[in-house]
Amino acid sequence: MATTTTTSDRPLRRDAERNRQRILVAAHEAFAEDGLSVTLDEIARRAGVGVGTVYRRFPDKDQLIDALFEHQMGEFVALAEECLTDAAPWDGLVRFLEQACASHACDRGFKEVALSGTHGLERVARARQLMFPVVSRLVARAQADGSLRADVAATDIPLLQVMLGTLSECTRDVEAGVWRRYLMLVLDGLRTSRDTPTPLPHEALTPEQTQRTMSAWKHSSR
Amino acid sequence: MATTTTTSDRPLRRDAERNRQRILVAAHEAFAEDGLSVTLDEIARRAGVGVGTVYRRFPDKDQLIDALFEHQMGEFVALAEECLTDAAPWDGLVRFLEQACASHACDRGFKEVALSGTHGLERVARARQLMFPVVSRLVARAQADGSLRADVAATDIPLLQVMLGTLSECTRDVEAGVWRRYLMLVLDGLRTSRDTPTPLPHEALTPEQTQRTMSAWKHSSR
DNA sequence: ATAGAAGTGGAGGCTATGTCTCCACTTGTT
DNA sequence: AACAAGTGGAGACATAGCCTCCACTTCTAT
Repeated sequence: MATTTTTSDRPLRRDAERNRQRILVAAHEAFAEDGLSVTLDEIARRAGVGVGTVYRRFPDKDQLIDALFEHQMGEFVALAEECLTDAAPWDGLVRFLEQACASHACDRGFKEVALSGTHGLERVARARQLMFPVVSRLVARAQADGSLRADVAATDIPLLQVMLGTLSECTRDVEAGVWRRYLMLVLDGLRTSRDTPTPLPHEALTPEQTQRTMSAWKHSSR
Repeated sequence: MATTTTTSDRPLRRDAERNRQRILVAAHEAFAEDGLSVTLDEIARRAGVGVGTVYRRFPDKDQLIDALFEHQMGEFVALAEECLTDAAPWDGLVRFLEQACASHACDRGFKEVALSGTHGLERVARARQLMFPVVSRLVARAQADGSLRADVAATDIPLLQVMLGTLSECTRDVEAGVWRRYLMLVLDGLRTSRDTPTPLPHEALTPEQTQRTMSAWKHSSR
């Protein structure tokens, strides 16, 4: 977190720097809980500073988002690269997908930055572009190995993440862990072959939970 | 379409009835293309009438939605029931899922009504509740048959539809048919076992298409 | 201790978007 | 022709987010 960024000329005054950190922390929390649509007013409230202070430090929301998520995106690319070195290619791919879903499930802001192309600035965009080649290699490796079906493409991966991300978002308030169940279902669809269903790692929702999930679910508006 | 509803006392004047139909048609089109979030002003514009006319005929948006989708929901329940009579239980389930996804892909409004619990009134809500038992039987039948894995539950079905619906929504402007690809992937995850991947019914997106998809994708706001 | 540079808060201006009302006017019906 | 029924669409109202402005406070260098 907390890049020391700023096109620094003079260092910030001590209290100003402290406020800057508070804003970053508050923004991260707020984005994680409510997504990138939270207002800067809300972030200011959480940080215990005035809106003016937020706007002085970050000319607009994208600057703030960029400063916040550059690091996190970088870390994630590193993780993907690490998965590339797993002994079993299939396990590497699974670990990557699991990690991605887990991050998206507990940090809506990160999910939106990683999965949507619209937000953030150059730094974040650059990190995003670093992902594709790594994912391609994860896919190719698992296919060469015979464990991943040959007819999926690297471009399927982000779309699967969108699907699973939506799911974890709309169930998060009802039963936070169910996404694992659907990830496993999808993984069983991605295997080249299997004799028996892989045990699902989470109970199905009850009908009541399902209903609560659906009625809370807000569609995107465009 | 076009229920003749209204707690009719006097029948509407001829021109008024004609306008009412126009509104219903325009609303259906608008909802299908842009989702339930279209404004009544927009619907009026499309119908070629003034907003006032819309509001006189339908006190608010939910009344309009209810009048529009009651029929469509009923039809869909009927289709589900028909799938229950397919010779092969697995095929019945697949046909149901395919139909559902197809309807959702070409009618955003219907998708939102069917999948979200928030919209419409009693009539639509009632139709929605009719679905669950039918889906339960579709699932049970395919499981009894051994084709559908034993560890999925009826409640998984609507959530899979949410996942696939999201996908078809975010790809619709880039490559309208890809949702079939992901449905098949999911289906291959739902089978009890298989030796080889079922051929996917649609090409993967190109990297460029994927990028376009992601950058157009708007997240839900809550 | 103090001057003045640096920083602050939050009311409020501005824009955008959507819902719904109102009533002078038009149209259909008998 | 008479009048009930219906109409359009400007605009009142509400909400909500972005961002500015400036009188005031706080820091820090001397």
